[in-house]
Amino acid sequence: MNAPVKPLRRTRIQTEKRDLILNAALEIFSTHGFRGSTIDQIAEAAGMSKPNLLYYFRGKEDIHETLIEKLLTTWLEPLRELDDVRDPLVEIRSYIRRKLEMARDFPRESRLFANEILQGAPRILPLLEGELKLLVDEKVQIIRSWIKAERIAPTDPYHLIFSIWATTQHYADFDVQVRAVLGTDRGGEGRFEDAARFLENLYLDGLRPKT
Amino acid sequence: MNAPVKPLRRTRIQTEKRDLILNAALEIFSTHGFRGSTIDQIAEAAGMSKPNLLYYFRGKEDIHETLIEKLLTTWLEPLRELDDVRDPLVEIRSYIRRKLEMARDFPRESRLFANEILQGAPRILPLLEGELKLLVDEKVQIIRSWIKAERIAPTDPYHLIFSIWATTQHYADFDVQVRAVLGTDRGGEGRFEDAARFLENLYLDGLRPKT
DNA sequence: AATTTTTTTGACCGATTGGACAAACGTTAG
DNA sequence: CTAACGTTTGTCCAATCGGTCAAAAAAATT
Repeated sequence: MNAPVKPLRRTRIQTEKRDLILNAALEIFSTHGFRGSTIDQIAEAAGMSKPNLLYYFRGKEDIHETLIEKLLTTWLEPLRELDDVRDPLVEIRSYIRRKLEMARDFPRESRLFANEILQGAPRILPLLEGELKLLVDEKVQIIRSWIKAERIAPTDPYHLIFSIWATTQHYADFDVQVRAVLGTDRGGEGRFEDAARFLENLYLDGLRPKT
Repeated sequence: MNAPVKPLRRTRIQTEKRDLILNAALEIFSTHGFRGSTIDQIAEAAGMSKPNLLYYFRGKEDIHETLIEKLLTTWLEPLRELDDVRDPLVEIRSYIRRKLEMARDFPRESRLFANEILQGAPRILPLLEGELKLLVDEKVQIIRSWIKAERIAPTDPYHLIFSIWATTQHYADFDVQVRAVLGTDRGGEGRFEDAARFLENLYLDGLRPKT
């Protein structure tokens, strides 16, 4: 009967059910946003009653917060891996590939994040100005050193990173639009390979004809 | 006392108040999404009572629908203007500039659209598969002709368009994140000029060093 | 098997939501 | 001036919201 929310030790059922709830909540939150989602929806998607769900989480906010926290750790992983052990162009190409794979494999996480940012990042603004900015600033230094060494063309490192975020996450966040425009024939899973090839070409050589 | 919603002729007050409401609704919808916004919020932002607002629109859905319709006509204008009278690279550069200007001058419209797509485009999917796809297909033909004539490097026209949408709208939709990362010093209005310069370089020549 | 602990649920609550309505208030044309 | 029409608002309503609670059911412990 006692407080089940923050148990020092978790029972088997608790870990299982919490995961079940978080998965259902990710589905709902990522497609309707925070305010557009209801606890009842999440409970139904998780196959349990609302009071039962509230036995495992303090409330709607608690679920969302847990989800966002879990997301952010894995979300920035690709950028963390960007370092200067390999050739700069190979490094950037790898980063694009990894981000594109995340858009393909974790579209719900991408949309959850997009929803949060779109609405002014009310819950994670401090994190963006702190942890995220620090990480980006660090990688910007690496890119600057590449430019100084003339290993890549001179360019704005911040906007380079923004453009990679934008182009890759687009395939998760705007998936409906992408599929609608590509149509049934080209809208299959092959679109991610096409996107990877296109972005690779774009970031390496741009559009200007060689001849 | 009669139906004020679809009057054949509109009084001066009706046009004024409808505009006032639509402007307020754009502000609210674009930052909270459809379900996250309330009629009371919109009414307050428009400086009138809820029943008064409902005198001018049939309901929440009606306002949103009017907003989306009005948005789509102007939103695709830059793409419509893309033709092959000028040099392909100039044409693409102009398109990027125009889209970037729209992200700067109409961020609320961009976010309204992003919200709609993020949530699966429940209200405008037919339009995406119809009107939008037709327009894109038309422009894809132009780009293909450029490639065939070797006036731009061979590339995937669809993903080229997607990447331009993504990179430009990013500055409206993810504005909070962009500002947070750039910090107070570089986050001013100059960021749009920086972005324009970066994207121009990227799309023309890519990152590979010249030497 | 008996008991303790964890899990699940039905019923309920106050607050907020989108919207209806009639009455009051303004405006304006005759 | 006044009747007709356009505009505004206070009040109300049913539905839905997030969340509580006590009690039943199931599991785990002894």
